[in-house]
Amino acid sequence: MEQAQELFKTFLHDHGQKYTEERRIVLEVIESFDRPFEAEELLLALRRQQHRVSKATVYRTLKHLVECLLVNQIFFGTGKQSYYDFVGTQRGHDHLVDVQTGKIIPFSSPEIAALRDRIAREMGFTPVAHRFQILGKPTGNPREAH
Amino acid sequence: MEQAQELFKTFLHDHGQKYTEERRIVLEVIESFDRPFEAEELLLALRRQQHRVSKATVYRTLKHLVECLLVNQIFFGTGKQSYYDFVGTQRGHDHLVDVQTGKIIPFSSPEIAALRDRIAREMGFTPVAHRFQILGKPTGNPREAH
DNA sequence: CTAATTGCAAAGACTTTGCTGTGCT
DNA sequence: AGCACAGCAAAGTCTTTGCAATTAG
Repeated sequence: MEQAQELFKTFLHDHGQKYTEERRIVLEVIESFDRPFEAEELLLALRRQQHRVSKATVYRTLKHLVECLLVNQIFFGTGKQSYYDFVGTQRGHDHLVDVQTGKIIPFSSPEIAALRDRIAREMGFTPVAHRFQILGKPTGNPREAH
Repeated sequence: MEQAQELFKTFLHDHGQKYTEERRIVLEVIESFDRPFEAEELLLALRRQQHRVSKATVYRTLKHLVECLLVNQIFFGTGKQSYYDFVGTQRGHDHLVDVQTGKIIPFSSPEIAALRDRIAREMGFTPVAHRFQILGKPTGNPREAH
């Protein structure tokens, strides 16, 4: 069994909850995403793969995954829905948001992580996660359309 | 007239929009907040000061303020609503979120701003704003309640 | 003057919840 | 048996929008 599944199973068990087939499938599909996704995308991906998991279960499972830190819940403000980001992947989990198109570009910055740890410690906290977004416009396009 | 009001007025004018009394009042009240606030809080503060501004106008005005970068819209995920942060204040605009209580503590980090500028440039973007949140739990309270 | 704005209530988008029947353990 | 679950549809929360009257420039 993969590491993320193991972690999830243990987390659920420790909280008196069950590692059900639906939850396993949801995490499995999430692991296949290579960028932040919306709840609706996840639901569609499940359906495409012939898995019958209800919307309610998807939302409930996402909540559990966020709690156990396997998934980071992010709000970009490009719509009103949440995005979810599977933390197990190798790619970056910080994001640049193109304010002109709403496109989200993940990147990685070890400096951010180091800064996060230092700042949290200085403020008397133990860091659990962070969210870092840069809003920007493509250089060379400095003019705004009125 | 204060600087923020000037900026707002100019922004509105440049976009063929009007600097109305309602918009002036909304910005005025926003300037009095010393931490991120919700739309509802703003509405209540307006009412408390005997100002009759509708909810629709509050939301519409917030949207304009966000567009002209006087206000940063932030999503903490502690509820499903947006928070708004007036950028004109001196205090920090990065935030530490206590995951145990949901409390939001602003802080300031020049390094984050520098990092933001460098990363955006390297990726071919001009930074417009950023959002940085650290989720953490108070040190010395490492144990989670089950 | 006349396009932009306001307030209100209704509509909308996304998420959560109550309930009923199932399934682990 | 006994608690946790899944699915469904209804309810909820926050935000946006249509419309008629009003106002800034």
